[in-house]
Amino acid sequence: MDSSDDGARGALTEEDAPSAAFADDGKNTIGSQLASRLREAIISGELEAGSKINLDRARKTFNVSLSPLREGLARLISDGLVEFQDNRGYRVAPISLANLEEVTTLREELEVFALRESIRVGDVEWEGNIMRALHRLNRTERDAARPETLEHWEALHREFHLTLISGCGKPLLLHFCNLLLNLNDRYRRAFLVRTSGDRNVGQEHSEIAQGAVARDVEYACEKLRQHIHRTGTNLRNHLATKGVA
Amino acid sequence: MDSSDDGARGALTEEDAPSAAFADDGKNTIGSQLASRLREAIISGELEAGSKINLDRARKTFNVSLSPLREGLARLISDGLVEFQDNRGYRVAPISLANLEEVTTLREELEVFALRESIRVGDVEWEGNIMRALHRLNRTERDAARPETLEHWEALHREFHLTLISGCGKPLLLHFCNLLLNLNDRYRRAFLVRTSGDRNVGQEHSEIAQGAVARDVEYACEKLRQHIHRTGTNLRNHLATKGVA
DNA sequence: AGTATTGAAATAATCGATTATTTGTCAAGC
DNA sequence: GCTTGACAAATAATCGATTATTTCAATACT
Repeated sequence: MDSSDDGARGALTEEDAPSAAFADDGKNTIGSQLASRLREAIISGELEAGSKINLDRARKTFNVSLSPLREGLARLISDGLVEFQDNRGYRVAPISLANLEEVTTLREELEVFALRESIRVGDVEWEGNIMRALHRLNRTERDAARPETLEHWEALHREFHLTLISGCGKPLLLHFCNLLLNLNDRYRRAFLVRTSGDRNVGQEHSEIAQGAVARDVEYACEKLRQHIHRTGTNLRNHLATKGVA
Repeated sequence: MDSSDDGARGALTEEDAPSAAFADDGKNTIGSQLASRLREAIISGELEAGSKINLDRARKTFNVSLSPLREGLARLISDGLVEFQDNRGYRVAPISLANLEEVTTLREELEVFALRESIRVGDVEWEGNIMRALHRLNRTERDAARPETLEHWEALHREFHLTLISGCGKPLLLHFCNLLLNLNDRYRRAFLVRTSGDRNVGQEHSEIAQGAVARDVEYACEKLRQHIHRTGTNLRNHLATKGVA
């Protein structure tokens, strides 16, 4: 199950990992590399939601054989980013208003639960990781003009949310949350160039983090829930504007 | 000491288990059929938890080529029944006390939430399906002496729990619950030959179903939560007895 | 006209063989 | 005696070719 959750991936991996003499653990096989590339391609919208994935074309595009291609695609199924049907191949998971709402609802349920558990059993290192992730996130500006900064911000944002709940000691729960975050990020990357004016997302993150390390369960959880909910509402509006059912 | 924990030293199923009609639609691919067979083999304990899956041996056992074998295994990863590591192959997901506890906890969270939603938005057909599933389950006896009745009961039991929450209208949530049920069933199949004397599981199921169709949210959800919790406690005791960490 | 049929093209699934990586063993060196 | 390194066996990953299935369009039929 965690084969797909190798922590840092995508844009994140290139950034750090300057030292590590044995850094090559995790992206060795062609199948794995393909999984990463495809994941990024789907989340970023490069591969259109709902579109069919032609194996032959993909094979040529990526210069690989069928076996690793199928291998990579199979992993994205676990991530909920690809759908599959016998004898009918693969397609990029479609997006919809209903799906966005479900993702948001489940994030409110699961991420908040995971945060509650993290506050209950997380150790000091967990606290430290939160503060670091928060700092790195708040120090990074999203500049819509330069896509690479967007990507970077997304990576840090994702990292922050995962770190928040990383202390819960429940691998399965983390897997679910990771998956939901994947799905959610796709909507944001597609529709949210900037946050609506009435929000200060940076402050929202800070409040959640403060509450977490202060072990104030109710405060932190409520702030997180609101944060997720607002993001959902925001995305829903954008989605509706674009005319997606 | 009584149960059949002979492990079967890598003896994967030779011939088709002469069990129920698995004929299915003949339009399935080899990969799909393998996924089904392997899933059953893992949940039933035929393939020992934590054991390595040797591709070459499995290939010979099932008389198939590598491609569909990998295909099938890849699907079981989504189900949380198989783990994978680059260049190091596949292994049956291990079981542990911690995992059982997490599965139980998450079932309490997710299944109960899904039931709540189902009661809120489920239609009359959903109600009907529950009553049918309940009836079929209660009409079936578990006879420890005959394994095929166990298998049948397991299928109906699973069907009942899935039907209960099938009205929620949240595909992702159902996917998670389905996955948790898979993991949970593995523990029951392995350790629970009979329920402890102080429980009347049949009545528990009936109460949950009654509450659901009566749209009594609090009653039904609380009964379900207790049902899941009791099962978890029960399994934990059996697991501890067997000396699993 | 509309529906059913058929066969070729497109696409997916599978196979057998080959290549790459890991694991286990044993001897050389310290 | 213990570690290190080289080699061989075991195992996993990948490839190119072949087989099976679906799609689609042209044709025949009612």
